[in-house]
Amino acid sequence: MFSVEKSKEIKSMFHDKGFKCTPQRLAVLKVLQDTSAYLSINTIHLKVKEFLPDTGLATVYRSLETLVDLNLVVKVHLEDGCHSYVIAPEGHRHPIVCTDCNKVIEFAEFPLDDLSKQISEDTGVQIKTHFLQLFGKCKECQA
Amino acid sequence: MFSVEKSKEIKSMFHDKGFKCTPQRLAVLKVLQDTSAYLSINTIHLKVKEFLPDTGLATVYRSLETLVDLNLVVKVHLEDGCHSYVIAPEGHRHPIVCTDCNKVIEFAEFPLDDLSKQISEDTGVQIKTHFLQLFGKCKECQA
DNA sequence: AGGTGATGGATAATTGTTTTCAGTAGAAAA
DNA sequence: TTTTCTACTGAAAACAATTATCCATCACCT
Repeated sequence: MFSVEKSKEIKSMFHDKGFKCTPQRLAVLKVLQDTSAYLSINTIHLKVKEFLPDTGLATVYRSLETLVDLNLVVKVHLEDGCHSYVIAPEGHRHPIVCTDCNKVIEFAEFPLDDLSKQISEDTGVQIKTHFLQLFGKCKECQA
Repeated sequence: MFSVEKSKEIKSMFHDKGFKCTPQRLAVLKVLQDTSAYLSINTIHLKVKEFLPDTGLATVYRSLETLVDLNLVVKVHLEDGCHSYVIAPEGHRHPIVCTDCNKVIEFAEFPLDDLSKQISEDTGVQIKTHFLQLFGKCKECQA
C-alpha cells in the first residue's frame, strides 16, 4: 500500500522528532503524495477513508499538524480563511494558486532571502520567516 | 469625532462604490486609523463600542468587509487561522508582523512585480496577485 | 419631507478546528 | 516474544470565528 523504498527514511524522520509512525499519518502523507495539487482537510479525510475507513476527522487534523512539523507537508492559506495542504516541495518555494480551478499549479522559486536581509538592516526588525503565495490563472483555465 | 478634513473624500469613496456612509463604518475606520497596529475583530468591536455602544459584532464584520473592499483597510492572515485588520498603507506594501508581541510593526516595500512578471513568462501562468507577510521580532521585543 | 432600499442590531445557525476521554497500538526494554 | 509505557486514535462534545436571518431603522435621492 505504501511505497516501500521511502518508508524507511520516512520512518526515521518520525522517530528523529519523537513521533510515532502510524498508518493514519502515512495514509495522509500518501494521499498528498499521490496528487500534487493541494487538498482541503475534508478531501484528505475522504481519500484516507478509502483505505482506512475508520479514520476520524480529528486524526486528519492531527496528522497534518505532525507532517507540517516534519516539513513533509505545507499548509496553504486561502483567502476565505480556510486552509489546504500540499506535499512539500524541494527547498523553500512558494505556491502558485489558480484562482479559477483552485489548485496549486506549481511552486515558484522566489529569492526573498536577500530582500529579507535588506529589510532587517533597514528597519532594525529581525526578519525570521515569510509567507508568500502567488495567485493567478493556470494554462488550462486560460483556454 | 471624525476628522473633518478627510470625511468628504472618504464619503465620496463610499458613494463611488455604492456604499452608504454610516457612523458604524466610520467608527471602525477611525479606530484603525488611531492605532497603526493591527487589531483583532474583538478589539475593534470593543473600541467601537466606546463611542457607539450599541454596535453589534456582526456589524464590525460587515464594516471591515466594506472597508477592505474600498482598499482603506488590509486584512492580515495569522498563522492560527484568525484574522486581524490594519489601516491600509500607501501603495502596495507588505506587513511585518512581530511574532512576540503580535503586532504589525511596519509595512515593507517589496518589489515583487518584476519577479511576478518573470514567473509569468517562465511558467505560462498569468500571475495576478500575491500575498506576502514577513514575520520577525521588533526592536522592543528584542530587548 | 417622504419613499426606498441598503444597513444595523440581536440572535441563531454554521463552519472549521480543538479538546476530552477512554481505549488502542507503536516502540523500546525485558 | 512478552511486557510496559506512553503517544496516538476515534467519537463526540466543546469551542471559536464567521455568516445568515429577521425586522426595524437610517442614509440618501428626489
